[in-house]
Amino acid sequence: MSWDKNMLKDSIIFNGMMPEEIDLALKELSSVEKTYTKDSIILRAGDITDSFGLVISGNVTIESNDMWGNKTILSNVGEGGFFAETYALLENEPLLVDVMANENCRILFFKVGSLKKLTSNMNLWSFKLISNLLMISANKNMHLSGRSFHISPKTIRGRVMAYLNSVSLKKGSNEFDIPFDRQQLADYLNLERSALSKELGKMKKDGLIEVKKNHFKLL
Amino acid sequence: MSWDKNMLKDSIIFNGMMPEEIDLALKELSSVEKTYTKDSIILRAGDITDSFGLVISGNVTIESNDMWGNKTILSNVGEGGFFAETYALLENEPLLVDVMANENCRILFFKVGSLKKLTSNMNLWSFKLISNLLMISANKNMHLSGRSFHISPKTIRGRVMAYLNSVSLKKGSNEFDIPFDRQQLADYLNLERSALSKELGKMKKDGLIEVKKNHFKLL
DNA sequence: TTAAAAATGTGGTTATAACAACATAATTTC
DNA sequence: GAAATTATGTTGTTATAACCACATTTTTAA
Repeated sequence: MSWDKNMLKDSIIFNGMMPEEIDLALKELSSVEKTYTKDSIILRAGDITDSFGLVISGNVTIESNDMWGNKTILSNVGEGGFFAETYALLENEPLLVDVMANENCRILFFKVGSLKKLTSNMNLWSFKLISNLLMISANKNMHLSGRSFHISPKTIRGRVMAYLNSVSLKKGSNEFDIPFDRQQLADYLNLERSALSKELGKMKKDGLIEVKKNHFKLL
Repeated sequence: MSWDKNMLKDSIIFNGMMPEEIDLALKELSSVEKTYTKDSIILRAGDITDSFGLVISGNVTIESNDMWGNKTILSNVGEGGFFAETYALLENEPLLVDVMANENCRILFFKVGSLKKLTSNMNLWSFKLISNLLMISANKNMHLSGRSFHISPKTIRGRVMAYLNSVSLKKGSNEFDIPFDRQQLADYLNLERSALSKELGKMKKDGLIEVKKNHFKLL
């Protein structure tokens, strides 16, 4: 995914907008591209941001690191996905999470300024833009509640299956890659890494799954 | 909170709208009030809804009940709060949760129809309405990720403290009521009820909290 | 290609939460 | 206000996940 006008008009954020409208929006949102190397920090918990990000290439993880060194991964956002839009829209809400580059990344930032400012432009393109933001927000909502279902089982196996099933469903195949390594999957499912490894081994032996690295097959 | 025009103009959904605009919106959204008795079901998992709800009085819980009888409470929505707006906006997304009346409730339903339809009215009031929906959705987002932080600690005490601290912070006091009884708090924190009771007892003995029913005090 | 580093897996031990069964307290209802 | 019902607390046991230390595999870099 590379950033040119052609690509952007396919992004959900500019859905239904004319090329001229996209130009206007891009200017009004003073969009800037930035690049990040793997493992570098894109946004830090505590920061206040008036911009949200679109992942042009690479992928990022949204995570929380508490003062005792516990990491919780809330989600992974891949190409074409958005992050921090909630914080950008709600003024003065400090981020509760870090956004990390999980690979080398190119990020396109859109400066919302504030919804107040955005809505003060009562014109067609900003109407469309806000509608699209609403869609993005609603989708993010679904995604967030998705994780709740992955975490709710009390057993390791239950969580792993809940997660893998939902990925399988989304990809429409019983064979797929996940965007996490073992430690990250453990952090996403709120489990201890070695306990997760152990359980994955058992699940293989029980003929439930095949695993190789981050490639999974449900049987 | 009783439903009259005066009250509705203070609701976040009609924020910034003129009385005439509210009238137009109410008509276009074909709003209907319904009442529910305690413990009755308002929306059922699997249902498809094109309406979202505003809690006029009472409060509702958003919960998931899996086929093994495990209940997970995702949130409690009180007076003035909204639910199912995500599902109403995203067409044909079947609900993954049940919405239950936690007390006798009066609910005002707004029929979105679809965002497509909503956005086809390019007029001032629908512009404002969509902006407000965006705010509601962003706030719901914050709320959902809030629960993630309550669940991420691995110990019972950690979860309880994470939850109580966040309630205390929101209410601006170290003394407050929570909208859950013991079983519900356990279901919200993904814990076993008796284990939660046990830990609350220890926390009292350790001088961390005072508890009486659903009234808590942090020390 | 080898050495170093990082990721993943394995086994044993311990801490802790789930579970079950029951006691007590609080609330409802008749 | 007594009985019934529901909610909450208590105790003991068991299952399981965390934790720790280390082995093995895979990846990276020299």
